Amino acid sequence: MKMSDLIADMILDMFDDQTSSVQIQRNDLANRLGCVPSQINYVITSRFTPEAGYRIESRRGGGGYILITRADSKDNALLSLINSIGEEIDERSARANIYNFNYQKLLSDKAAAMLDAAVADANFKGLPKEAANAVRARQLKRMLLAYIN
Amino acid sequence: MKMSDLIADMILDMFDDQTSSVQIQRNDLANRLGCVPSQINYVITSRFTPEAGYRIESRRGGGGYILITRADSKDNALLSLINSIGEEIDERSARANIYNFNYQKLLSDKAAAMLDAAVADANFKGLPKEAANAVRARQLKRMLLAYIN
DNA sequence: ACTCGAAGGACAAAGAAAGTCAAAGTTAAA
DNA sequence: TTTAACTTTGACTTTCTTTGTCCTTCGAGT
Repeated sequence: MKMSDLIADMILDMFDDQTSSVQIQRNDLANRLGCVPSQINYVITSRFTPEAGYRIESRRGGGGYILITRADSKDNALLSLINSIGEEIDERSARANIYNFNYQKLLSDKAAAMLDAAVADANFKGLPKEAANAVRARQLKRMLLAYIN
Repeated sequence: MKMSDLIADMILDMFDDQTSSVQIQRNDLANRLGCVPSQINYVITSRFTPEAGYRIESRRGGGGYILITRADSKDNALLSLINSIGEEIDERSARANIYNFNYQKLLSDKAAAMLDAAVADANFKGLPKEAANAVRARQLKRMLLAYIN
């Protein structure tokens, strides 16, 4: 079997139904598996990506670690919203979406307020409607992605 | 657990809801925790920074001490920064500002990431530069205001 | 004022992890 | 079979932590 798959499996196995995150020590894991440490990075960047629903945090130095967190259902709901947003979106529907997600506690109050501020029509005055709606759609998607990670 | 984190936790635990400051004795604390005294300094300079909202006072000599005070209300600082943003702002300076605010802990990581996503040039493709910069400036200000409230 | 001991401060060296990147090797696709 | 994508490796970098040594400041007694 391929080393990268081994590593990925090993990490996956550390998740159980309870925990949504796993902490590893890079050198230690590399050692146990008999690979170079940087291969752990390779696996993480190629398999445990945000698109695949994982978030990575790490710390160097003594007592350093790599923390891998998997997206919960909350994140997944947001992801599907992101995908459902088309090329353009007007203020009304943008705000409706934001309101809804906030209401369902998928977005924090603060995040919702910021999104709301961003999508406001007043920001786009002077622009043709389609242009404004296109910019708004791109921004909304990017900001939601940023929120997830 | 890491010694530095232990020390930081110990100090944090000494704060309760009432008190906004904590007094320690460096040698004494180092002794109780079994580390060298200068490690207390390390923790203080790396964790209890002004950016993180702490102020440090100390006194040497017999009966010396280190006083750690937590300060709050960073909103005013943010407000004055908002006012310094003009009618237009390009991606570079917007991001530089965001980075700065975040670095000074005036913005959370998540808020900074969302702002960053919003001001990205890629969102504005197709627009004349000045139009994009104007929209961006309005959005940035509104979003920061939303963040404060 | 002067001196001594008791704090705390500064700083640098060594150690401990993790990150980056590019070159070389493999495998899958066209 | 040629090309493009994916893996493996290793050398080098950056960040964070630990430890120690020497320096400065303070208060108390004289």
